[in-house]
Amino acid sequence: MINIFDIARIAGVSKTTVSRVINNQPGVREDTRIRILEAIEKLNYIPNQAARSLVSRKAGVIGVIYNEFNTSVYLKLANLLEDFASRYNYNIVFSSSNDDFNSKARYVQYFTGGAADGLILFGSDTRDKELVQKIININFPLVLIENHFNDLKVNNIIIDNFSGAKSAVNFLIGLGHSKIAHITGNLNHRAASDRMNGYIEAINSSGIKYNKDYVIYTDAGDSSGAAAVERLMSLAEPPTALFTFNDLQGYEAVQRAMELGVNIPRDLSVVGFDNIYELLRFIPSCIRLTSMKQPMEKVAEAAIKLIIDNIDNRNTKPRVISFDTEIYEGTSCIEVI
Amino acid sequence: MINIFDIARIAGVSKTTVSRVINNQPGVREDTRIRILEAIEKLNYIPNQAARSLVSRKAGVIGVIYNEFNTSVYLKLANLLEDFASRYNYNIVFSSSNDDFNSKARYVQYFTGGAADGLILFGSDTRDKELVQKIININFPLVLIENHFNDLKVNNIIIDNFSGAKSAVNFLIGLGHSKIAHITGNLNHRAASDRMNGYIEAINSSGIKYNKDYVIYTDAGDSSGAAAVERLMSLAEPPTALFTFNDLQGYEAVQRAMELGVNIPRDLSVVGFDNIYELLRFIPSCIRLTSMKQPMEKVAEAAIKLIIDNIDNRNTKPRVISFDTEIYEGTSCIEVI
DNA sequence: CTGAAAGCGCTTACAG
DNA sequence: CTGAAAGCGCTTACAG
Repeated sequence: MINIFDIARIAGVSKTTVSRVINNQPGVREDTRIRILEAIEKLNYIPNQAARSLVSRKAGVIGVIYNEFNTSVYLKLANLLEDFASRYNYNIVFSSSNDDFNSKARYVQYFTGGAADGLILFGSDTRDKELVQKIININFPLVLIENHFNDLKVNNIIIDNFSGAKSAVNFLIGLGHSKIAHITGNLNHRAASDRMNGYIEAINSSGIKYNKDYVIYTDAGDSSGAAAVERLMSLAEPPTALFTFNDLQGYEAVQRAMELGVNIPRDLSVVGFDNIYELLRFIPSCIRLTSMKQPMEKVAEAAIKLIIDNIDNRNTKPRVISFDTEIYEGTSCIEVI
Repeated sequence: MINIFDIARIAGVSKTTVSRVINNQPGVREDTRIRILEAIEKLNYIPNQAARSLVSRKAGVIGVIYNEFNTSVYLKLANLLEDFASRYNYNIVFSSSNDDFNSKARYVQYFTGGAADGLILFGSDTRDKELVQKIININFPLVLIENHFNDLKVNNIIIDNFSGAKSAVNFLIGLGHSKIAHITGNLNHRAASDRMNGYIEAINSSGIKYNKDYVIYTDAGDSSGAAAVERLMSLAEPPTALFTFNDLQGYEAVQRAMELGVNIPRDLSVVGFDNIYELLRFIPSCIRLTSMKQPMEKVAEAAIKLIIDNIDNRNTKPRVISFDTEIYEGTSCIEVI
C-alpha cells in the first residue's frame, strides 16, 4: 500500500509537508505543492483513514442508525441529512440494525469506537434505552430522532405527535363529524400513545362524548388497519370519520372499507399521519389520504446542527426540539351531511 | 478517553492480554478474562476503531454507495445486504451521493482510504467510469451492482434486462397482442437500452411488424410515462398493449390512460419492470401492475459473496454475474379479444 | 498463560 | 517555507 512516506520520497520532501498538502494547509511553496500533488496522482495515493482518525481524533463522519430501511417518508430524511451534513463538510453513513438488537449494539460500538464523531439514532424503539444510556455514559455526541426516553437527558428531535393528532381530529370535527374513531399504533411506542392522547384530548375538549368502541387498539402491524376498520364498520352505529395512527393503516383501512362497500369519503372520512402520499403520487390510487405531514427538512437540519454542536463541544446541554406537523388535504375527507 | 492501557492497569495485566480478551482470542486464564471484562464494563471502555483498523489493516466493514435513497425496490436490497453481511461478521454502512459526483468521489475516497475493506457501488451512472477505473487501479475490492462498463474488468452483478424485456413482451404476444408499444428510459443508461433492445428482439422474432410510432423515447423522468401514453393513445391506431421501462412509468401511464377514458386492461394491457408492487400493496390502487421482478435476495447474496471473496483475495479474477427476472402477474393485462 | 517491544500511517507541536 | 520527533491506541510476532 502506498503511504505518505512513499509520496514524500518521490516528491523529495518530508512527510510533514505532504501532510500539509493533503490537508490543504497553507504555508507550502506552490511548486512544492504541485510536485507533491503530481506524486499523489501518479501513485494513486489515498491517505489512510484509520491513521488520520487515530491521530487527529476525529473521523469527519456522522453515523446514523436506522431500525430498518423501509419505504417511508423517513427515507427522504436520509437524503436530507446527507445534504445538510455535506454543507458542514461531514460525511454521513447509514446503517440498519434490521430490527435486531445485537446488530444495533454492534453498530453503536462501531460508531462510538471512533468510526464516527457523532451518532444519530433514528426511530422509536423502547429497547434502545440501555444502549442510549451507555452512549451518554461515555459522553459521546448523540442525537435521537423520533425516539424519546423521559428519564434520559439527551439531544432529542421529536415530532409533536400529540398536537398533530389533536389537529387531525379537530379537522374532522370542523367538518361536522362527531362519530370519530381512532386506530392506535403500538402503545409501547411513544409516538402511538401521544397520537392516541391527542385524539382523546380533541374529542374531550370539543364536548363530543368519548366512545370507547371507537378506539381500536393495534400494534400497527401488517393488516392492522384492515382488521380494525372491519370491526368499526360492523358496529351498530359505525363512525363517520376515522383517524389512524399512520398512513399505512389509513390506506389499508380505506382499501378494506371500500371492499366492504363503504364509500370513501362519503360514508367515512379518513385522516392518517406521516403523509406518505408524495412518495406514491405516481400510483393510480382512487384516494389521496388526508394526513399530518412532518417537516422533514427542518428535522434534518436540526439534527445535523445539534450533532455538530455536540461534536464541537461535548459539554453542551442536551436539547429537546419539537416540531409541529401540518395537515395535507387529500381526497379522503368530506363534510358530514 | 479510556484506552486499552487504562484497562490493563485496572485489571493488573498487560495490554497484550487485554487485546486478547477484546478479540475473543484463546489462551487467557478464565479469572484473568473475567477481571478484564469487569474493568471494561466498569470504565465503559470501547476499543478505538481507528487504531484497530490501522494495525490490523482491516476495518470489518463493507461500504455501499447509492446514488440516492429512494422509494424503490432497491431499498429492500439494502436490508438484504445487511442481512448477508452480518452472517459473515461484517458491518455494512451505506452512503448516498445524492446524485452529486463530488460527493460520490468523497465517499469513494473515504471507503477506499481504509474506512471499509471493500466497496459496493450500486446503481447505474455513466459518470462513474473514471472513479471505477481509479478504484481498479489501486486494486481495492469492488463490486458493481446494476451498473456496467464494457471495457472495465470488475466484479459485476447485473440483471438481464434484455431477456427480461423480451419475456415481458413475449408475455403480451402470448395474450394475442400485436400492437405493442414501448416507453423507453434514458438510453444513456445501459438498463434502458437493454430493455428497449429486448422489446425489439421480441417483436422481430415473433413476426410482428415493427412500428416506430409505438416506441416513445423518454428520459424516465417524472411524468414521462404520462406524456408518452398520451401520445400513444392519440395515434390513429393506438396500441393494445404497452411495455414500459419501469413501474413508475407504468403506473403513471395507467393513471393517465384511465384519465383519458382508456379502460385498463380492456383497452390497454400494461407490463412494467421492477415490480415495485409489493412495496405498495397497502395502497388502494385500482390496478396491480404486471411487471418483471428482480431477484433481490440473490443479488444481495451474490454481491456479499463476491466482495468478501475479493477482500480475502485481492487477486481474484473479476466476475460478472447475471440474474434473470421473472414475471409478476398483476391485473393490468388481459387477452386480446 | 502472559508481557515487552515494534510498528501500523498519519498529524501535531516545535524548531529552524 | 520545511523537517525531525513524538505519539495517537491498538495488534502482532516473539520470547518466556
